[in-house]
Amino acid sequence: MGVALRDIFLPYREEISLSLVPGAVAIDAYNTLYQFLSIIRQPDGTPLMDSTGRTTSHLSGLFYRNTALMSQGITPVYVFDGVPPELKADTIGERRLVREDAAAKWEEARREGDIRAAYVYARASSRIDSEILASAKKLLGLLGIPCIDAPSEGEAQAAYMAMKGDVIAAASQDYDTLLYGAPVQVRNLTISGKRKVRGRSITVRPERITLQAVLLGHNISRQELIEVAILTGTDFNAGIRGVGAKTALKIVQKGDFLSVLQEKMPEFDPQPVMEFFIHPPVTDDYEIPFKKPDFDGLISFLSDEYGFLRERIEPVIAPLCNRKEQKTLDFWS
DNA sequence: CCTCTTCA
DNA sequence: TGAAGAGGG
Repeated sequence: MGVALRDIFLPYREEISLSLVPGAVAIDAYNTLYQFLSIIRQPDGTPLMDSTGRTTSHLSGLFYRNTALMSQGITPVYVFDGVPPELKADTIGERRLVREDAAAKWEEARREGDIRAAYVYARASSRIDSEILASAKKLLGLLGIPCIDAPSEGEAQAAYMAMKGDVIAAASQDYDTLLYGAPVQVRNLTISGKRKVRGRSITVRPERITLQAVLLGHNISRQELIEVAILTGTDFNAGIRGVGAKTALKIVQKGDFLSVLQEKMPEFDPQPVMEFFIHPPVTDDYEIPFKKPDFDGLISFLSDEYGFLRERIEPVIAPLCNRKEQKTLDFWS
């Protein structure tokens, strides 16, 4: 989702400490993979690769992050996207164009030796192909981490699992998670807090947003929150030009959602979008079993197949494999 | 992204 | 002790 709605949620973020919040968390897999693929790159934009040229950035990211999360008592559960809704076709098409344009500009920048531009365009050209998807699922399986295939949007499935109480939160960087009804969303579910932003090093900490706090704070219902999103634009509709979060919120609070839409976008029917956020396709057909990591399998997969150095990965896995039992579930504090 | 090393 | 930078595959 675009940045338009950000302002609605910013005041309701609470910093949290990972060690204080053990439990199962449903993680938006595509969101995570894109992040790794876009960020784990060399200065000229080249991703990490094995000797045959296969991308390994996502494997590095998944391996180190999840082992770290597990050692903190968190049980990651990855939720993968299924078939995107027809409503998303325009957004998907636009994203593809942006990616392809970025890929061409990456090539160009590299030819001309413009490293900084190359890095920027390389990031924007990140794409999840079938090989990346398959290797990600294989690695997660070897780590003993459940992978769930959503019927449609992964964020919707993750939110559903949080609503049912099977996980204590849905983790994603996108605020759509809250539109889908997740009672608790976690952003920046990472270990190391240092991030480089425009050359500056800043600290990013894990944060939690509670849907109830957002709704009470703005004195709106979840349906009205979705109305605000529709006015500013979602993955499923374009939104009204010139209407940002603040204006949209005022419109909705005054009860003018339908009349403003009728005036500005008479051709647009918001009902299918509302319906998708309220009743997205989800499944109850999943399990969250506790499984230990497969030590030998991990060594063979990461080292033999993808060229990771044994001495780097062994000491990371060993303590997890020796662990007797999962830490007991606890409440957020 | 995450880890490790270096250096003030 | 911790911020900054290099390197990972």
